Amino acid sequence: MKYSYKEIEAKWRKRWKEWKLYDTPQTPEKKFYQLEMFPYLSGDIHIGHFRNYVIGDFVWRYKKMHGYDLLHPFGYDAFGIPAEEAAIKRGASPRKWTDENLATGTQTLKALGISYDWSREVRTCDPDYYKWTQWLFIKLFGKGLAYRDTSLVNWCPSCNTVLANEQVIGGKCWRCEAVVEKRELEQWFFKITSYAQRLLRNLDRLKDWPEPVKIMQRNWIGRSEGAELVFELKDNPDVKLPIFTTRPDTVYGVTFMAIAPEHKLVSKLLEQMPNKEEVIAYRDAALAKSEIERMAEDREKDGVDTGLRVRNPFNNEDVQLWVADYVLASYGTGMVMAVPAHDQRDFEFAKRYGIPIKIVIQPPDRELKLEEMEAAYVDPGVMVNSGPFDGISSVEGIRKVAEYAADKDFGKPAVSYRLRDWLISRQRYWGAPIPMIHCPKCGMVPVPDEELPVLLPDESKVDFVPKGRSPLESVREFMSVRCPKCGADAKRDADTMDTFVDSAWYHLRYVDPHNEKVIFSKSEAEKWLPIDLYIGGAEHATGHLLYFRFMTMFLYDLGICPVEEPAARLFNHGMVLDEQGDVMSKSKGNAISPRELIDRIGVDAARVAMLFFAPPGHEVLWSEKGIKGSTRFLERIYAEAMTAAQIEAKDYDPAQLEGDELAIYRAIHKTIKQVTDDCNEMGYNTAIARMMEFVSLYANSETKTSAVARDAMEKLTKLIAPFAPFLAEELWEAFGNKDSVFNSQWPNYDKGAVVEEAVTIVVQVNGKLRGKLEVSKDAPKDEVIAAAREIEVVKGYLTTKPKKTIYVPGRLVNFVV
RNA sequence: GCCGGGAUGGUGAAAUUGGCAGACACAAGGGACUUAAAAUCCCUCGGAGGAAACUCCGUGCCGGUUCGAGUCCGGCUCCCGGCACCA
Repeated sequence: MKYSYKEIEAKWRKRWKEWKLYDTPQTPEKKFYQLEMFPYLSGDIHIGHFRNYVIGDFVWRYKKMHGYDLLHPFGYDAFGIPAEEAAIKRGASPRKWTDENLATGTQTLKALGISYDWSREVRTCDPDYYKWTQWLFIKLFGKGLAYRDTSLVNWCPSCNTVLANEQVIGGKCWRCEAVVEKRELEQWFFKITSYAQRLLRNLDRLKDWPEPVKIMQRNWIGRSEGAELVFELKDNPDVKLPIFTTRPDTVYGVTFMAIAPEHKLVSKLLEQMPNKEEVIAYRDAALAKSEIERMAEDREKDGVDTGLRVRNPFNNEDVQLWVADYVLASYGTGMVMAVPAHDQRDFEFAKRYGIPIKIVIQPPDRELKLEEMEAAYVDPGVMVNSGPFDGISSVEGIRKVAEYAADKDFGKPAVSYRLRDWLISRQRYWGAPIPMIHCPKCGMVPVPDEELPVLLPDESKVDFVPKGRSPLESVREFMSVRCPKCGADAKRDADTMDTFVDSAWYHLRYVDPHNEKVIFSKSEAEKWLPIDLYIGGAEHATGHLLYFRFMTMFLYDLGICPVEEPAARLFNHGMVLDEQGDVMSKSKGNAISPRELIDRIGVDAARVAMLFFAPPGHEVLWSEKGIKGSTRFLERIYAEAMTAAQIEAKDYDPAQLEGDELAIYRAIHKTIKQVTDDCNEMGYNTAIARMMEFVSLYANSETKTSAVARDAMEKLTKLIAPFAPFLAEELWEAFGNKDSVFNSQWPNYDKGAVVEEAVTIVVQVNGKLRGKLEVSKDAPKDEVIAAAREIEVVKGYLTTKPKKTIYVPGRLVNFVV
């Protein structure tokens, strides 16, 4: 009998559709929300997507056979720059280009038979969807969490748009890898920092998230505890210089202050600076440098003295105020108190410019001497030269100094985060327009809810070529609008939103994707949330996965979303690489197209190969040769199962079985146990190995004509179903079943059949293997040891009485001589 | 520099958490079938020695704990990711 995957796959694709197998139940009793990260397509889906969706599809099928009611939706992240780039390069329309890609992708996914409920599909570029993205913006604005501010922002000179902090990877643009510049621009931000503490704290509750992702998020949020201390300008005490430090205990060691060159105060104080000219020159030079240049590791720190003096409120000492670009404008207050003795950066700076160094912490075990210091002493110790704090441990001092400052009204304990607010406006066309109106009288006014969505103007009217300002700005009929408040002539906001805003809430829309009245109904959300298993690549750890937690939390606070955290469990699958271990990509020409695989080897063989090559969390080296093994395996199953299906089904008594029949019976039950255990742990590669072993054993047994054999192969059909669904349905039908195999129950195993009655005991002498012993599973200890002693090889070593005999029941005997 | 993860045959990987290292595959070699090839089936397959029985060595390196270590502890090396002047 020939296994013809093409016919079988076509047949079951059609049947599943007729059966509406993937429809989402309306009233789930045992709910499971399975979600894979939706894709951004700039062509067909690729092999990496295929892996992600096969894992998700496996979970759907496996859970389905365990009686779960599943939500398994799909959609597309469809706004974004590549669509515009295609438009510019080929004159295609961004929407048409996008639609074509999505049509291709959808066709492939349907051919693959992935278990998506397509009736719930969402596309972020559809007005029905981005209407709610805009609505969300307005809600955030209403709560003061969307704000506009002028600041130094990341600018990609190649994409001609600003970028969020999370989109700058090592100083380069995440998309095009151009070196990112800094520009002072007025932009829209989401105040994700006001959720920093919750985003951090909740990580402890996410028990089923991978630890590395949580660690990355913790580091990204970067909470530091310390104090804010307020210094004053010596000649003008009204000018306050607040700083953040994690080491208030070192405040008596301050010998200078440093401020970031781009800090607003630098320009403000310029007129008062004795060294005004040098400061201007230094500032302008610093601003001209790229982030990469400024942060180069081997670069010597430099700066310029302003000539101004700053008073330390603790000891009333006056120190120099320097402008130095090792100080970050965007962290803390943009200025630092410099303690060269106890901070390595300050130490290097002070050494270079001959600024005094003052020791205020002494190590517990030795005495620091100024002339011997080659690096800052940063560890804890005892406070010295610190006025009332002398003799206190530095650890205690951190708290005491902060409290003292609070008491005297020149500081307070403070917490600072590394996380920056999320810059979400983009100077590009293909995104959701920011639903705000700039009125000369009323200022910024949100578009009223009933006027949403603010539609993207027709692309025929837009010149997409990026010029550093939003293309929408030149579309007059889009821009000019009446103020909803006062009716005056006003202008729309011309920017569009970062696509990460679109993808920060799509998981919520899936629960109620066609609702026209609200973003999603609470009752639907309560049915399905949270996501039970979210599968995607680890590269989203500090981008999407942070944003989607933030947005879920925000909607929870609004009382719309029933859960504070979006996903109960997160799973990161590994990448798919070619046989040499290189990343597959179109440009390298080493990419494998899923569509081509469907054609050449069939969906089932491709799935089994993908799941067999490596555990899902590992990277996979896609092996064209390795595919053979899975094809052979499926052909063998097909041949054996089709033959077994001809046997008449009959009840049998397992207790009466013997010989080959008993062997098959025991083997299939053992296989059920192992495959089930492996699948529960996502050990798909070993689950397949266990089934391969069973098939070998089965194929080699003499009697394959009994009801036992038939029953075993029918059970194997269920085991293989989540791996090779098309094949399984075909076999399931051959066994005389009328309904889908996925509506059948996952098999249970006979516990009695799984226990081996004979076990192999390993016999060791001094921990080295010297022999083996077959004994009954409940042979008494003495008997086993006696038998072990009788093994010829072992005898040779036991010339004297063993010092000690280790006995592990069912495992081993170890004689120590 | 800091924080993660990893290193097991020619290759992808297994190893019930301290108990037979290399399951299951791929590749390779040999054989059967065939006019021939493909497909299929069978055998060998970590290294060294040995006709064989069997022995020695072997999970990145060095040391330790233990009757027994791929697994635990201490110290390294290399690879891969993340962060990177965060005061």
